[in-house]
Amino acid sequence: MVKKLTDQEMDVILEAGIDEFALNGPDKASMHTIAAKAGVSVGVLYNYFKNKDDFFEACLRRCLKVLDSVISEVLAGEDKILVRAEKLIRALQKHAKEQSSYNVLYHEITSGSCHKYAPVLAKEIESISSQAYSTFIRHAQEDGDIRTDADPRLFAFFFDSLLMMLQFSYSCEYYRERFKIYCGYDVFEDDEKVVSELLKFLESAFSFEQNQIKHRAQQPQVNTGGE
Amino acid sequence: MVKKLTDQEMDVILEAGIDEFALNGPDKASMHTIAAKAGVSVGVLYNYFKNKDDFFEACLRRCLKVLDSVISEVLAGEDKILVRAEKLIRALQKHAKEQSSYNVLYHEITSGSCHKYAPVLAKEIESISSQAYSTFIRHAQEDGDIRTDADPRLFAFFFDSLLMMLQFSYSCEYYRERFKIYCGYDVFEDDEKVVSELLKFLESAFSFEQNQIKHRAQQPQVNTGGE
Amino acid sequence: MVKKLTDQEMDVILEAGIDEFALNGPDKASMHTIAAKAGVSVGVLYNYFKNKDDFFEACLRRCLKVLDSVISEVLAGEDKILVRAEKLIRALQKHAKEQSSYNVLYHEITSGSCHKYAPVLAKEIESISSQAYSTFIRHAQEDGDIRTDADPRLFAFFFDSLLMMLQFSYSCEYYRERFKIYCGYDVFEDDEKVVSELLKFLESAFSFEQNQIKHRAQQPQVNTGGE
Amino acid sequence: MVKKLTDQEMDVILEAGIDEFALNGPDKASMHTIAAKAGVSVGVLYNYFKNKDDFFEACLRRCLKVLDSVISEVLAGEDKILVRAEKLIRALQKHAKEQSSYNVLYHEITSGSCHKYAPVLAKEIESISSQAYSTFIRHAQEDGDIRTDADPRLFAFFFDSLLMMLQFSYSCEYYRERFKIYCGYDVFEDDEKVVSELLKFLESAFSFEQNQIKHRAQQPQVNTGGE
DNA sequence: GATGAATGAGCGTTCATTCAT
DNA sequence: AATGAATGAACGCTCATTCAT
Repeated sequence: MVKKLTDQEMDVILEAGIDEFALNGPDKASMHTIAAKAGVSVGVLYNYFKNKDDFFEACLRRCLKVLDSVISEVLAGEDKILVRAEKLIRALQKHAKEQSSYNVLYHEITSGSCHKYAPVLAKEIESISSQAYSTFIRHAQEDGDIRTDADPRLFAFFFDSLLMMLQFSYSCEYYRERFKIYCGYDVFEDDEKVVSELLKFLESAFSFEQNQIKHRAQQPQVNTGGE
Repeated sequence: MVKKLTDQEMDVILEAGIDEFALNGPDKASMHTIAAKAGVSVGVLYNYFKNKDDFFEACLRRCLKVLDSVISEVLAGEDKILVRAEKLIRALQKHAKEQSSYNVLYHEITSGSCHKYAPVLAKEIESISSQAYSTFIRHAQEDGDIRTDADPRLFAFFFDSLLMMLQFSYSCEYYRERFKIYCGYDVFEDDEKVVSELLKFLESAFSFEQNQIKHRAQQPQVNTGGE
Repeated sequence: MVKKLTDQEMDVILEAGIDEFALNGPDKASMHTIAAKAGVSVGVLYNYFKNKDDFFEACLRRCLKVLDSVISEVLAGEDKILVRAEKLIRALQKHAKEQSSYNVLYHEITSGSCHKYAPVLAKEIESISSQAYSTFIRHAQEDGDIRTDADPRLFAFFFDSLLMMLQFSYSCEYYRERFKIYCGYDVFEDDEKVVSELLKFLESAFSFEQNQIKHRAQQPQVNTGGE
Repeated sequence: MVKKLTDQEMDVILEAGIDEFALNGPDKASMHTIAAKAGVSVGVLYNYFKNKDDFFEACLRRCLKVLDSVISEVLAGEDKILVRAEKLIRALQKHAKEQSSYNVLYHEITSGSCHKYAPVLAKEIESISSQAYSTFIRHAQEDGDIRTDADPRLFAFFFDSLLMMLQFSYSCEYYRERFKIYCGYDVFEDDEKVVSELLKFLESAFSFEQNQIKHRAQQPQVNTGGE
């Protein structure tokens, strides 16, 4: 596997792959079509990639790198947890609109037909965000910003789950329909509402429970009992 | 299309289909393999189903019927919202363990390769739960059990999103890995922890915000439904 | 191969076969369709016929028997050769219109795909007419009705060739088109013209050549010089 | 559809197709068998032809082009009608012997199983000869070479019918058997006899009827001579 | 004897992969 | 190194034939 193609040419090829894989799925996608889209011969694909699977993986990695950079950028700052959440949501909205194929491909690897890659890719993809989320949740707990009785890792998991589903709602046909059925309007129609409601949901989920508040406030006299 | 196969034999065929479709995805799954798994000849498949697509749809519907009954059973009762949530979580845990293929197939249709069915299936599948969830959230609001400043439909959407992701974590390889990465242990290892943490997350998300509480506390006599 | 079906029932089956074989050709014709058309189960076909080929042969024989009877009837009389020719032409016209499937099937066996049957069927089918035609040509020669310098067998062959092509023009799509192209109108449009022109052609073909006439008439005084 | 195969290699493929289609008919003929006969893989067939039908058509056209050139060559000259007839007969004899498959395929399209092509092909194939024959018959009439009371188009039709049947007798199994039955010997055995008898038949069929002769003789002053 | 569901060989066709140019 | 025509395994699907009922 020698390298003669410029990075630019390789970009064209990978983009063509991402496009075709997102459009038709990894199985129905055709190497000929991809080559044609990229303006190269099939031979080139096989000079640079062992086979279709290998090429698919390369396309995948490219998507993930981009997705990763989107998240990393947001997490770089030193914001409070809810600001972070808002930034993440807005970043995913933007990215999902501009490059939905990347998200479609991301979703593709979660499907059973990719069980070959599942473990290895999961590790590569999810490690960064999982660590980041757990960490900033723990920090927020330490800073007294959010409830302290939560398992940071599981809460990070829930947090990411909500973001993923939102992401898919913006880029995958099925999830977009699902959103419409649940909410009555297209997810693209009212970005702000999505942002505000999700933040409301998260803020509350992360906030001190009333009995915790009691504790904290050291005001045992006020009975704020849940029901 | 005549019926000679007993229901039992047809079950075997559909299960073989579900298994194979879950394992390889709708495209790579082979009708020959399915027939072999079911212990019948390919011809039988084509005596009872128009073509591969038609058969896939039949497998799908079987899965969805089961999933639906799982949810419907839980929703039949008159429980409070968090009891319902707990029952749902436990039901999905149980079902996901016993019949993971069903969930895998459900996940399959969310992938791009099924975009043929996406809109129609989404409607069929998600309508029931979306309506049920929205409705019991609204009722809970009216009963003063949960916050009143939430959009019931979006909150239903978030609620379902969390359940779906959990479901997939129990049944789809990728999501299971993801859970492990986020939480540090296999999702099957500690069902109770999952239940309790998710309930904690949900309870809090649904509960009155502190400022709402304050508000409420100042006007205990006022019925705070709807704001 | 036992016989339980009444002749009538068998007739229905054979007619269904003839219809389907004529419509789709022996290869594309389906045993199931034939059974359905005949209102019986496929099993019946295989109780009475070894296989598709065997059944096709039976259909064929039925057609040929009918075609044969049409010709035999005409040849039964003691007419002069041209009267016979006219009667034959008219009989074929009538038959071709009424039961074109029979002719289509007859044509089918002349095609290469039936080379299995060719020799045996040719003998069965063509023997009768060939002998009949040769014989009445020879008799006509002996009676001084037609030229004596013709080989009766070859002339019988030419005679039959013209009739066959006419027959096919009435019943086979391709030949019907061909007729239209040659003559400018549909063969069904002007039966009389066809009859009269073919008779003109035949009469002349069979008639004494001019030099024969000279010879026979021994009337050298008449100037018959062609050129 | 690019061209990498040399004309020679393509010839081999088409010949293999013609051979197989002639042997088994368009339906039973197998693309795999054809590929094997041609010494190429099935894939090649599908690189150069859309599908089986398309390939069959290509084989057909090849046959027709050759047949056409055989006839065109003969008709190019300025011969008298009977000389033309003789040349045609001899050309068809020669061609039928050398490339019988071509004729078999020609015959194939006349059969019902090709009714898809029938009208379009009929036009393509028969137009040329039909016009040529009609025209030279009309010219022969104007030149006083043949009878003037004949419809040139119908007579052209009869003329072609006789040639076609002869052609098929040389190349199609069934018709060859039929010839044997009618004439008592194989058509290949005595080409000369076939030529002379058919010419005798045609000459006479085209010649002035006796009553026309009489007529003509009574009006010697009228210049009816061609030359 | 009649049935028609089950069978499975074999079809037309596709497309990932190879390799001579 | 790039090409893209050739390859052929493997697919979805059909249908003549069988045989348990």
